Amino acid sequence: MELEVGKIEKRGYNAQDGISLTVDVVIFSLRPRYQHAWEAENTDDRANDELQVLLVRRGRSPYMNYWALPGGRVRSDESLEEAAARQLHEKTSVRASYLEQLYTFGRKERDPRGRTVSVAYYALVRTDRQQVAAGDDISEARWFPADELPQELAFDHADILEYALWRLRNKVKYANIAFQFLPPTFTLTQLREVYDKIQARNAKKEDPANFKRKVEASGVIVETNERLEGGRHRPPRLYRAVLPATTDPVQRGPRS
Amino acid sequence: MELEVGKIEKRGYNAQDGISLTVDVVIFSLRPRYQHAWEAENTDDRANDELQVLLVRRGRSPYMNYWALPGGRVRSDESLEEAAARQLHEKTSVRASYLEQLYTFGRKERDPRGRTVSVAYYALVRTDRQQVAAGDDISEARWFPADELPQELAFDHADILEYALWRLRNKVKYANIAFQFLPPTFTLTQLREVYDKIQARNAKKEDPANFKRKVEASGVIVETNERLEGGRHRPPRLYRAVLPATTDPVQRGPRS
DNA sequence: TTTACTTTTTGTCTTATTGACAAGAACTCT
DNA sequence: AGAGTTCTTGTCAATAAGACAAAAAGTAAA
Repeated sequence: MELEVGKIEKRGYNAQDGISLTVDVVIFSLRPRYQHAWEAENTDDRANDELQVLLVRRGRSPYMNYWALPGGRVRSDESLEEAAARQLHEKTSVRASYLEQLYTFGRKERDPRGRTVSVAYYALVRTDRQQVAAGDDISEARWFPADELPQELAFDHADILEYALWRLRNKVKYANIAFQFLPPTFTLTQLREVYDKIQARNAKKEDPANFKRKVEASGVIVETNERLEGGRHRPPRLYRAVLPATTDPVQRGPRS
Repeated sequence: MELEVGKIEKRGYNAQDGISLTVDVVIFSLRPRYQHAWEAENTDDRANDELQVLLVRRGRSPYMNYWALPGGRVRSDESLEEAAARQLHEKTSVRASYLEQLYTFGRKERDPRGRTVSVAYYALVRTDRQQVAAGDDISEARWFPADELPQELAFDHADILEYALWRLRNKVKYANIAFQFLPPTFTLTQLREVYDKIQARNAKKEDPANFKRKVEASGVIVETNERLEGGRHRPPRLYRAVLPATTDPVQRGPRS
């Protein structure tokens, strides 16, 4: 049952009564560990890639100078998903290849300024070489390795981040989202390394032989006739992802 | 990043700008198919039980006389989970044995009266014999079999219900929530029938022998020394659920 | 051209999990 | 005591996952 307009008008609708609605986005990317300026040019070497998360440093109280997730208010003329995509685009100037709602956080005391409920999303983006712009309320933006996050984050963002990481690592095992980090065609070794890098660093790595059979049997990829050129050794076959046929109603249905 | 108070005051915070926040709760129970008044007394016969959902009939426009999920506005002094529990208690006068956040629905046009975002929960409750009370905005409340829901529901509640059913049916396969429908001690046959009844009616039933081994090996239940008295045949052993040790951060962590 | 080397791909074996189905054990009721 | 029903154990086949070896296919250097 929805809000009754009559009641609102009677009670008055002011800041004391209202609940602010925001989105926060956990932006994941596979990026090289140490990226220096002189090697920023398109080295297609993905060996140093690791799972990283984009955080912004707050320029205002509360939690001044704390690292936080990118996010902001939901405008009344945009859907939740549009709000999340907007936050993502403002911060990274790339489109997400994958965007999924995570959870809605609504503890009473989560924002000292007043009642705020945040719908959290997580996004997978392909590596971008662009620099992130800072605004008046953000003094800095930085990618952090998923294994080396700041000790303390603003608000309850540590909880959000922990959950996003847990969800991503679980979901990659049974759903077909790993290729969202890769170009349209890719080799099995690339895909396997994405799997490995999403898991914790000390997790056991996938066996190349078993991985090939498993992912081919699942039908999520289809082989092409091309092979990767220019390698130093036996050229591997290139594969293409087939659009995932999920049974999850909120993933396939009309966005909500 | 959270709402900045300064901006609010500058822009003004009125009904046009604000977004209303509601919760809607999908309340599941295992109830007898046709419950007549003269057999409402405590027959412990669960043979006729089936999965049902509580819906309320709207007494107001929009969607007057449509069936809808119980729900309402989130008050600013309660968390999301508290709001969901309150809705549940107001409608059923029972406590949920299980309550989990489902998804947040925020399509722009989902409420014709204005921008409304709804955090959906689903709840599992043990069968209650109590009658549900109607209010001024609700003309009626009724339990519907999960397989025979009304064709059209108010707002986007059909989407919410479809997703809740999908999630419940999936989750019961790998998580340990089926016993939430049962008393503290129960037999394996009772637990197995809960599994069967949660799945669609034409789904294949669990094999008693395999079910016993599977659930015992998973360690989610522990056997007691008691047996069920008063049966007509060989008395089965009673089991007790062991508290689920989930790895899901939002299920074990501090409620958000 | 041959050799060394690396990576991809195939092969084989073991182990664990699941499902189908039969049969025994335990209790109640007649 | 015997019939009937339910609970419980046993067995076997099918499938999936994991460990490990080895062959195949290319590059680079001698």
